[in-house]
Amino acid sequence: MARPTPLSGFPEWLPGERIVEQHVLDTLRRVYELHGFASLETRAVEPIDQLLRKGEIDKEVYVLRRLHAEDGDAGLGLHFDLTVPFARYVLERAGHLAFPFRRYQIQKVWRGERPQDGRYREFTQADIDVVDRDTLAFHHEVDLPLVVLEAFEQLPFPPMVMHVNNRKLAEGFYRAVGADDPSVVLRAIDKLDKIGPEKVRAQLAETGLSATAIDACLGLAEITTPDASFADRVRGLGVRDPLLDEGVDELVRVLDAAVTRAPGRLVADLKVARGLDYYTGTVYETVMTGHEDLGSVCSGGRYDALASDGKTTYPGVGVSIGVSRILGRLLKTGSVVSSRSVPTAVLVAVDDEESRSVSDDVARALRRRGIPTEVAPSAAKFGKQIRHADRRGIPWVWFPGDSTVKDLRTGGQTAADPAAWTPPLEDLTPCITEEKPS
RNA sequence: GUGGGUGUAGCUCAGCUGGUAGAGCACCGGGUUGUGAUCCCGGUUGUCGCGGGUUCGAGCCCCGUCACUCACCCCA
Repeated sequence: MARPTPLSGFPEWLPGERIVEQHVLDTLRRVYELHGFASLETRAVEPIDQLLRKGEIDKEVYVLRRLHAEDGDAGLGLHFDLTVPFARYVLERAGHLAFPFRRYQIQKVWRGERPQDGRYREFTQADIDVVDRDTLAFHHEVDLPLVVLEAFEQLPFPPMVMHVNNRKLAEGFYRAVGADDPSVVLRAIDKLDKIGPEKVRAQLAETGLSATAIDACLGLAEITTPDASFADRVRGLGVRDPLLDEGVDELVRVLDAAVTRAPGRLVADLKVARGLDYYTGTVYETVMTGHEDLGSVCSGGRYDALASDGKTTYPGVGVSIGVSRILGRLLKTGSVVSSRSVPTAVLVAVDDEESRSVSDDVARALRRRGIPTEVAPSAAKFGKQIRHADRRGIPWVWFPGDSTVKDLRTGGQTAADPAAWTPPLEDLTPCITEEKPS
């Protein structure tokens, strides 16, 4: 059989890269649970009409079909994100859930788009959401971004900066200056970074917005501050509207909290739009310093009615971390590496095949005390056995003949008792480190 | 879905106006007779993406196709 080639858009990591990914996922899980979020996993498929409910109709949903199906598909598609399945789950299980309900969910999602740098067809998202019944207290919009920023601080990533805006602020402002459909303005403003102010101006002009109104909208979009001072600049534009004021107040609360709890990691950025139209309050977008070209690696926002059964609505706020997007870039550039490609902390050498059981006994004694240990695959020359460990980044090699253990980093070798010897704590698991670009 | 670029060794890539394929790294062996990484010596590595065409002759030119990749769209 000819050697298969990788499938574009369906990333698969090497063992050492997978260790990095697992470290990231473990850390996210730990921080999320530290904040009381419950873990949830939903099925991979949803009814297609549910999947298309959220946004435009042309979404690239993968449809599920039995190979021998005689009459088309089963009406099921692979989920496109984790928010829609979660909303469905909440509606289905509302009677069994306690509100406000905080959950995290780390799963693969699928999108049938053209793959590109940082864009995959199968990728991992790590979501947290808080949902409540009927009403959702505003403070969750303040708390949620701080949770993911806290997680990022514990990971070997470049600094993450979250850009935050508020839909009420934007919509109130756009309406006040005469825009009938604020979402059209929003969508145009969203392209500011990509196509520049002149083209955005031209697009807005086509919607019939007056020149002074366009100036005001572009003026608003220019505002970016690391604290609540954006509010003064918004007022300076001279636009008055109750919804605008409400949005400003909310965003001020987010920034005030961030200034003390995540300094330098969150900015008010009034051009942040977010394509999806179900957001109703705070919206978040996050860029990785030095990798701004990747786009947002973590985004979300407040939604008032993503889930509703007609009688009860479930407002929520959530953010989603693009784990694959972050890792794809950092692994490819070598910005983050694992100290080894296997979990093994100790390789026990084998003197000769007749005495392999001696090595097995040593390994067993070490494992019993929680030290990940493997036994050399063959009784090759010691040089080869050491190389076996070295290539994998295994830090220690045990020689049962004279009961010594060698530190491959220093070359030092000392006598040791399999029943008592323990490597330094930091050697027990692979070490994940951020490599500064040289 | 639309448009551009690229497919040569495990990896990164050379390959002249068409004349039957190369480098570095990696890998294997030896120097070092059972203690790695350095150094020295030696060695292996290819349906030149696939199919067709032009030609005495194609890695190179032409057509098709597939894959990868970048941009648009959209988004993690």
